[in-house]
Amino acid sequence: MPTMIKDSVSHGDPLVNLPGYLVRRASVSILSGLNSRLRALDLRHIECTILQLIRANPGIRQSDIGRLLDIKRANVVPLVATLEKRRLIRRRAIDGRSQGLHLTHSGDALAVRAFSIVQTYENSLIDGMPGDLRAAVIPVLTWLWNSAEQSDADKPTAKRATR
Amino acid sequence: MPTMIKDSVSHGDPLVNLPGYLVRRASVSILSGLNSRLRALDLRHIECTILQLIRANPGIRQSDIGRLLDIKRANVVPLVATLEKRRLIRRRAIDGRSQGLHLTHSGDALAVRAFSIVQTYENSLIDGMPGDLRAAVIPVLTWLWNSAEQSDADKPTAKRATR
DNA sequence: TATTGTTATACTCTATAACTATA
DNA sequence: TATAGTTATAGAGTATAACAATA
Repeated sequence: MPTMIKDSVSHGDPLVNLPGYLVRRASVSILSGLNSRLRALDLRHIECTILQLIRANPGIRQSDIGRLLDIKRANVVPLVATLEKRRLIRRRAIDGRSQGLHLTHSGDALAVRAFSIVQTYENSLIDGMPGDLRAAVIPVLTWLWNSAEQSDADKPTAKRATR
Repeated sequence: MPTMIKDSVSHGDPLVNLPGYLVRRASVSILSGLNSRLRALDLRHIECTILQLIRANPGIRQSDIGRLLDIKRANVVPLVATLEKRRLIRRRAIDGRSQGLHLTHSGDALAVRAFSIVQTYENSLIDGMPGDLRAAVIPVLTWLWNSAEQSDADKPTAKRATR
């Protein structure tokens, strides 16, 4: 009976050198920190993202948001409904079936405050990072994202990409 | 992902230059692709990770797994139970309250096959990436992860880190 | 026919709280 | 008292399927 007690085994994570694994671990931590900070505005990260999206694209439709963020449009419904209930956004009919989304005054103000929080947080993530590494951050992440999207698009059968 | 509305509005994502946002988007895509591939072995990414962890650390306890992966030990219970039911792992008592986890023969074989899939996938993510960028992948991701963990630890009240 | 918005439902991952039995 | 394993429950986030109204 190979007794294993705390210090008899060095419990290490054998995956810490895999990019995809690191991305996932980083993502969870980063998201957690962001949500903590956005809680001051009673916003979740996804709600904040939608506000920024509408701010940058006044008149955007729910279905556009779903496509841009890779969220099924069925899941956008409750998000937009919540923001509308809080009078942060409002809908204007585009035609009989489409509704353009717009920020209200208070919605715009909140979006600005939220984006400020986001930027401060984002900056904190790369604060102190050596310049050569910092220059690689966006290119590396964009590359990884695109690679995953592409390789996923290749997949024929399996339960296809999600979000 | 350029979505267009009647050419009147160019719907763009205003966040695509933010590291944290990119990490999240990349993470979702990468995870989706990995889960697609692991489905051939009837494994989810988290189950695969646990197999690798046990393989690298025979005798590891559930609570250790939780700490290493930042998963609450309550959530490790059903994962380990499933793997045990499939005879991929087994438990050996360490003492009256602790159980060391070990791979069975079939569990080890499956872990090896799974890791092969993981490595192939991970390689595909950085395939074709320019050398200077590739060299930055692990350092950048590790930095971002550490930054988030740290800034999260600073946070006093809010709903603390998760996974 | 395809798209938009919607409802309903289910599954994964994670959190919290509480219990037990041990150390 | 603290730890290990467990149960129960809740809340995000996402998926699928189906529907009505409209383009």
